[in-house]
Amino acid sequence: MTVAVRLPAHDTRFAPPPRLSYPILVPIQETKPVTLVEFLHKSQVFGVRQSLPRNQTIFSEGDSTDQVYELVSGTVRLCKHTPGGRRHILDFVMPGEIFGLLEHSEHTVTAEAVGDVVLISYSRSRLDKLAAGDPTVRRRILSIVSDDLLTAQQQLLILGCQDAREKMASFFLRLAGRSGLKSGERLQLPMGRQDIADHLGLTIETVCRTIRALHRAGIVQVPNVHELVLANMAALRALAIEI
Amino acid sequence: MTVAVRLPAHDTRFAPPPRLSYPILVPIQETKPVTLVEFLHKSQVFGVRQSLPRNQTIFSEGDSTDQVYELVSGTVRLCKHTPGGRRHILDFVMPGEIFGLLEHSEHTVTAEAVGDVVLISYSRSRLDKLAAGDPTVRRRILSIVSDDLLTAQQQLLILGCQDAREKMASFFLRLAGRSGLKSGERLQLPMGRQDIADHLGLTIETVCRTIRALHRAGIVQVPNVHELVLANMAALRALAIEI
DNA sequence: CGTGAACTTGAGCACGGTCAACGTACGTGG
DNA sequence: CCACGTACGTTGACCGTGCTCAAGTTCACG
Repeated sequence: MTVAVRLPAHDTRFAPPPRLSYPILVPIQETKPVTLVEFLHKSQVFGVRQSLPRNQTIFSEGDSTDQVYELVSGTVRLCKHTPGGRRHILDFVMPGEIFGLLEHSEHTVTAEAVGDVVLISYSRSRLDKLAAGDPTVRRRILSIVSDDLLTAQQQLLILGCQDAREKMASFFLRLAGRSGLKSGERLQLPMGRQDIADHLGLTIETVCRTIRALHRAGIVQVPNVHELVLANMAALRALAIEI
Repeated sequence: MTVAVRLPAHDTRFAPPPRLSYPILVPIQETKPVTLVEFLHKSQVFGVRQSLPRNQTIFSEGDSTDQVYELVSGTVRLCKHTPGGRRHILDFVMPGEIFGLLEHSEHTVTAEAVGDVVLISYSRSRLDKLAAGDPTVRRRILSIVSDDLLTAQQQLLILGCQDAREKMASFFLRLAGRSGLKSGERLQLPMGRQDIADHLGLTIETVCRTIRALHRAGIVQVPNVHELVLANMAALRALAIEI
């Protein structure tokens, strides 16, 4: 069994420098880093911690990919904007995940803070140096890009083959899975209805109506706009399984 | 300027072994390999050349990723099938391209021959050995996965934001771009109408009707089912640019 | 409280899907 | 070489999901 060694948020390795230097206690000292985030935390690649307000753009399509980001808290949306003003949200980033990691000189998506977020940015060139000397880091980087590809393929299937109800069910189930939702817990919906619509290729009205339909069918409860109770997971899965 | 060194199709390095051994003439002897295909051709990773008939499955979702493929001729479709019998075509592979390269132990898509195809399969583990000793090969692999991700993101935007006419315009322009179509030439459409429909999230009837609408608008001509003349590229671009 | 942004709900419509019939191309066997 | 059969493509008529437009409602915040 691997033990996740998530270092504390106020870690001395991040700017601004700490008031006091102190040794960091890690549960099992000899544990090898597993995720890329853990590699970054353990390595001498210094990250810059920053807080950003709601709707702040983190980077835009076309910006240089000289930074890689780790999301500490909050939610980030990755989107593409068209000349005509349409928008598509490719995916949402959740805490603990890396984003902005791409083998191109320019970003191909725009990253925006959904609500207030805290993130750590790392120098891409220093990450590349780390990767040059460590096959495991290289494998992690390739894994992240590969996973992103998989996610995109899954989403293509959803957009290409599913109707509104099925799309919403798939979306809720994926969110629940990613946030490690336990049965009975409320699913957090940090993003607004328009964001969900732009992610699923629907309109905001259809999103509202579909949530209501699922509610009237006893499949979900809606305690408030940003929370959801998945009352009937089996029914949700039956809708989404057409994936 | 880099010079593409594409070795002849009946190259001695591929099985079955040649009747005669002879030196391979390469235009500029000291040219460095550029694409991953060129690396594979130059390296000691032996490929197995094979011909497959129309509609043959090359690998299925869930199969082990122990082989990587180079398409020599013909067209391959990468698709996902759902339990309910729906199908989505994520992308088409064109000659000279690599497919089946994925940082997971199992394939996440199914690859099928659209028409008769010729391809070369390489051992994944031997490619990995090659990559372990050559940073450039590693960069090429990462580039391919990264490019696939980009393509998927572009397609997500198309599926999420475009209507039928815009989707068809985007599809034709992408095909034209990939096949290096020169103005005046006929665009080859090796795939059937149903394949196009399943790629764009439309029905076969809508594909037919949209082609006819584009034809009546003077934007395309349809000499036969598998060829297309892009008579008005500007109009096509105007439709697709809403990307 | 007042204001504005986000969300919800309804009425009507249109794009694209469904169903059905017909046309065309190609391959096989008489 | 033609006759037939099958797979694929085309076209039309109709219908339904989801979009548009418009009018409320709720909620957070000054």
